[in-house]
Amino acid sequence: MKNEKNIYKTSQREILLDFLRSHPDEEFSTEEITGALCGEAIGKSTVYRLISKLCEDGDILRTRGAGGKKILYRYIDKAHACDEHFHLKCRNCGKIIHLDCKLMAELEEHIAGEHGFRLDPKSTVINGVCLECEKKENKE
Amino acid sequence: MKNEKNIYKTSQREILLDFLRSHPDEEFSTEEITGALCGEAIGKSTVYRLISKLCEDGDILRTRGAGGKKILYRYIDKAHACDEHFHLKCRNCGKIIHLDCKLMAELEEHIAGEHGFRLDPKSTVINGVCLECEKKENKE
DNA sequence: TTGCGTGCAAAGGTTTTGCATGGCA
DNA sequence: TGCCATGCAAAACCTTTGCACGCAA
Repeated sequence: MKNEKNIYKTSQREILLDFLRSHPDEEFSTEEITGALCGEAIGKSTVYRLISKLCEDGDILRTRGAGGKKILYRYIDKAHACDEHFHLKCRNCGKIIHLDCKLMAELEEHIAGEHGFRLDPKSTVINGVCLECEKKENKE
Repeated sequence: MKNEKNIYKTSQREILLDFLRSHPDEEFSTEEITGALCGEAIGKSTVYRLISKLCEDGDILRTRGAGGKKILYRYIDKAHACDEHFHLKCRNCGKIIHLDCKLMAELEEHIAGEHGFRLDPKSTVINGVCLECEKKENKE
């Protein structure tokens, strides 16, 4: 049973969504979002209220930054089933890799069957380092 | 090259570590920690400073709570190689499952080889629902 | 017209910081 | 003794809230 709320299509809502949509695999802090959008088009409290609502509605994802301290937001591309596969995030360059791989489906089954746990890709971001960054790290 | 800091063994540091160690798979907010320890033994700012340092040193892990908003801390049991396997966290009951499974090693290889990405279990918590909670959810 | 959405400013709560003191090594 | 750690209180910061007005449906 979902909350049947009327969602009004306001300019502020569209501006925020456009901003996030136009940077597909990037993650932003509230600071960055308000910095980019406030002052001209949207008030700060509106940004906070919109973010909050978009998270609830599953339009954007709340993650945490490298150190784990900052809270970041990223657009979820429902058309590409981003809520069905895992995302790998490079702790160095921030790149997001969409792990759309049949091995993961097997893993999910295995974990459900053997470990008694149903994975939730939608709310999980797996951390690590991409190979390019790893090479760089080793050279230094 | 690591920061060579002298770490002093103070009573406050021990009290905080003991508190976290004695609740192995539980996660605490700063609020809960200060609530449990401050007033008697440790000052608030000391708790914040200790937490911050312990995170840097890899003694505790910073995660995020259910909604993704609250920041939580959990002790990392180095003796049990908790930084080498993934942790599954039930979004309903909060239970942590230590995923010490050889299939994960294979998965790590696969992802490194095929997807160009080295996973970092230490800083990753995989979300989902444990089967007990899933059953409960379905009954309701 | 209805009632959700917005903006401003104020309130609220959490985390950080400055500084003098305390305590480990 | 030399330095790091601690505690208090103040400052800084970020987020939420109240209220009146605006605007989508």
